[in-house]
Amino acid sequence: MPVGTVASVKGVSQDILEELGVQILLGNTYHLYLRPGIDQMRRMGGLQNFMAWPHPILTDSGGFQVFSLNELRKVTEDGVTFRSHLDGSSHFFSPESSMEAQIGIGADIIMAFDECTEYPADAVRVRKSMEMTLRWAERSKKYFEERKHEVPWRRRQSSAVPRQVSSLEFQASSDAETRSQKLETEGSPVTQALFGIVQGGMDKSLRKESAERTIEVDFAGYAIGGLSVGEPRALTHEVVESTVEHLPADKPRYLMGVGTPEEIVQYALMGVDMMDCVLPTRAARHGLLFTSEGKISIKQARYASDASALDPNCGCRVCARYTRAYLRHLYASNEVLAQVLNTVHNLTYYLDTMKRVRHSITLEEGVRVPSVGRAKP
RNA sequence: GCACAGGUGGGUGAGUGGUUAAAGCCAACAGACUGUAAAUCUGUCCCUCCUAGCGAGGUACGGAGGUUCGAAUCCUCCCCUGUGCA
Repeated sequence: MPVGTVASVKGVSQDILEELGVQILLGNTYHLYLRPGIDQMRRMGGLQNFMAWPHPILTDSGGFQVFSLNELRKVTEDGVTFRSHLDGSSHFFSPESSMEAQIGIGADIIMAFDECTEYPADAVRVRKSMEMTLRWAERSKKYFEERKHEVPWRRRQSSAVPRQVSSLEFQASSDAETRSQKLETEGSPVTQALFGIVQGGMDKSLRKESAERTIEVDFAGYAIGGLSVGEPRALTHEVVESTVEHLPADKPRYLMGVGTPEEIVQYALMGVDMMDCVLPTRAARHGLLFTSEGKISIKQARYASDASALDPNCGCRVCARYTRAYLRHLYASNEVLAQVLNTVHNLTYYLDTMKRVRHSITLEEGVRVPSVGRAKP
């Protein structure tokens, strides 16, 4: 899932995202709540209509933002008081108000309000934090069940340019695709699914307990949160691997906030179904490009006269048309086009990586093939 | 020719007697980036040497000379640039 925090995937338009075959975007409750505001969101017919993205969207609950705003927040059992990074004004989020906001935003998938435990944290702290997230999960679920019918939006019909169906999984599921496009044309009602979030720090037994107790609350899908918060990469892998196995395989398993192309393949092989990460888009804007031949820092002087394609094995419009020398020039010149092209490429690379993973899984009829990720990247 | 103003490291531009190899910004070069307070942040950025240190030498604020324990900073002459007046 490309990340479009403020109702925009930085650097690229919705047309391009459709062309790339993006299936779902991530938006952010905290940011949209502050600007343009939930009332505005409702007036605009929900986020999909507002941002002209007639496809799935997932919103994060604001739990992580509150975590990353650590100097501007105060956490209590009831919820979190925090200050806006925009103007310093004071606000309050609770499981209930986060649900309220996410229902107002109207995304297809919304997240329970959790506390992302910081790293490092001692055992007592992790336990307390995990317990609170569990209580917040119940409150999120309760409020959601009482109020979910309040999402009144019908998704606007699909954009004029038909979505390309060239990618592997679209061919594989053309029936479902046709059906969903038909629905979109007619304006499909938005129904929301609520996902729970597993916490528990880096402690495997706490992760197990958190998973089991979150499952008891009963959500439509389950996320692994609280990772990629500064811990060593190897530890992330260990915790993911040991947590995934406690989550039901017949529901989406969503690992929040990771990773590099190599890592997302590994996580997929562990059984993770969904991931989101700012890395492809942010790195793109900072001149770091992911290719089949490894990372390329396009700002480097060595590419000044490099007439080759960014990635000879990539079929994206950027690699098909422009040289590394030109991309470097655009970056050095601070041109907006540099951000656009770099983002298009990185997203393509990520999406293609996942397409190959899905294709491999399809071929094996659900049997996981550990060799998938090792051939490439 | 006269009168003002001014010449500082790749650029711009602070600094007007001593912790100044010389602020800041830009450029250049390298690194970071993982549920986005991020078109951001960090480092390097005169030369040489080593035991690699807030180390040792050297060179440096238009040029030459001078004053001083000490000069980018003060004095003298010269060169150059801008503006105004002849």
